[in-house]
Amino acid sequence: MARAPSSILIFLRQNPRARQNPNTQIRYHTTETKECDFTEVAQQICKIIRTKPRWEQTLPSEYPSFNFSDPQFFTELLKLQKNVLLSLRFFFWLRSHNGFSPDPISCKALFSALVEAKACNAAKSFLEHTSFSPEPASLESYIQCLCEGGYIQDAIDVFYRLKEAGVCPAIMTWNAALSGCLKVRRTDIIWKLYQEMIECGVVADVDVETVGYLIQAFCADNRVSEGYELLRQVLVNGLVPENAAFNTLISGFCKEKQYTRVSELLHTMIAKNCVPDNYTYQGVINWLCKKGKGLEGLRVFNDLKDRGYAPDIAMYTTMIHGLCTMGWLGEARKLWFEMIEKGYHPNEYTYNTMIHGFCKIDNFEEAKTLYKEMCNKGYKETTVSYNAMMTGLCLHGRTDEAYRLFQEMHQKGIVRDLITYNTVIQGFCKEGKIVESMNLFRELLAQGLQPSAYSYTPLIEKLCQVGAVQEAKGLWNDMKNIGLEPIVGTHDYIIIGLCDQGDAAEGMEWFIEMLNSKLKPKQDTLGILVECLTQRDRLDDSLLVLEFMFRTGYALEKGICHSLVNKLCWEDNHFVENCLGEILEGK
DNA sequence: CGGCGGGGCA
Repeated sequence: MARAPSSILIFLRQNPRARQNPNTQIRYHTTETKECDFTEVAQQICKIIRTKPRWEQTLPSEYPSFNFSDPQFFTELLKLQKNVLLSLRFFFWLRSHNGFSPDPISCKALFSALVEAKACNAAKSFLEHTSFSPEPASLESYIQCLCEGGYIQDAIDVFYRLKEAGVCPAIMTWNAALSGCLKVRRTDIIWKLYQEMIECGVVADVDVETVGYLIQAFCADNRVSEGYELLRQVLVNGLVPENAAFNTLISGFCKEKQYTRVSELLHTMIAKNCVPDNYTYQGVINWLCKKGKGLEGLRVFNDLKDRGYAPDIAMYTTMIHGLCTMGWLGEARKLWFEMIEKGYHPNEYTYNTMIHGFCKIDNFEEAKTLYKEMCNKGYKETTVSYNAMMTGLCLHGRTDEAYRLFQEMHQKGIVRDLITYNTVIQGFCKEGKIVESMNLFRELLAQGLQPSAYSYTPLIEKLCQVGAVQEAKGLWNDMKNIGLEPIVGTHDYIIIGLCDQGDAAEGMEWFIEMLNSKLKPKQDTLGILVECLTQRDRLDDSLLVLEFMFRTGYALEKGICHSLVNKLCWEDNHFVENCLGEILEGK
């Protein structure tokens, strides 16, 4: 049996406070001069450092004969002392006293204990303040510990340390790192790590967990389809990722309005016996609501409740949002209170959803009350909360108020994003304030924001309406030049604008262009085009358009029909018969 | 592990 340092016993005897402890008293009486094992001494030290906050002063360096240098002693202490941070403190104290020089065994035991206790900072500081160099297996655990604590950069450093030592970590360690990166939204590091995985050949060990993280990383980077592709590949290979992968894809596709994919994913889940969880149900309800089947969403939601399942805050928020979209504010409000009753307090999402709901039905009183409540609860005003109010205001012809908020955002330093600009541009256009709209549009570009097709459309529409077709065409070209596809209906505005100016020839060109692009002009647009062509005596073209209209199932307004027939009769009776005959046959 | 909010032709 190893010899215990007798000095500790002297210390205990001389320290009255320590002696009040029954255990120490026993030691005092029975082991004063005898030998005792490390366990006993470690027990005593353990108790002291646990119960005496200022033990550093009562375990003074005046006892130079302390000899704790035997690795067994510290290892013993570590086993007994459940609070590893206290052990670390004792370790550092020991080191600065009595010539205690940390031995590798103690160091390893302490480091492992710190890592096991997920004490990232303590482990980091331990490595920094000692010359201890853990072996690869310890470093792998350390990586996992760092990742869980969110210290990704430190974890990556350790990865490179291992790499330099020629060690390729196990798949578990890689997975921990991938998971950690996801948590702090560092997908850039994920892809770098994945590259490393390929290089060191560990990809052969990739498991469902890895696949799940990679799929989530794709989704986080808005590369949902690539994530889906990966899922399909691993399914072929017989691997079924965990629900999280499916759920993330469902939510990603829901955002992209790829509802067919959502449906496919749900079918796959069923086929693979994946039991739906909170996230799946939330995704399903969201999917149903977003594709206009809010009623079905509500049924799923109510079924869940009937089955004794308690929806959580996100599910409530999704359902409230769905009901608001359907205009069922009363039902939405009922769920709001039900949710609160069940102990879920509205979060930022819930507030914004409900506020937006009230704005949409022109109930700004209620919206503003909720807005204030949200601020009072400590939720910050955000781009989203402002946008919600502003879209509501613009929707109800209160663009000036919206614009005041737009300026307020700037004063408060809240970022104005593309949606903010598009909303106000659209609002101004709707009220015919084209100059203001154009100014905002230029400001949008000046801010370095990438405009979307929806930034251009209201401007093009309004410019055409006020006869500024050339300017509209200029915007159209700008839009095409930066690779944006015009949204449905934009061609129509230009055709109508051209016809309004009597430019039937160019109107016809745009019509042909639409046909070539497989786009379908609106009925009214074509009516106007026919009328314009007729007035300009371009009867062949009129009939061409007319033929398209009949083929599409469109009707021609009586007045326009009359003037066309009149014109045709005036020109050449026989020709009319032929053409109309052909058109009717074609029908 | 994660999900929920603001826009968008008629």
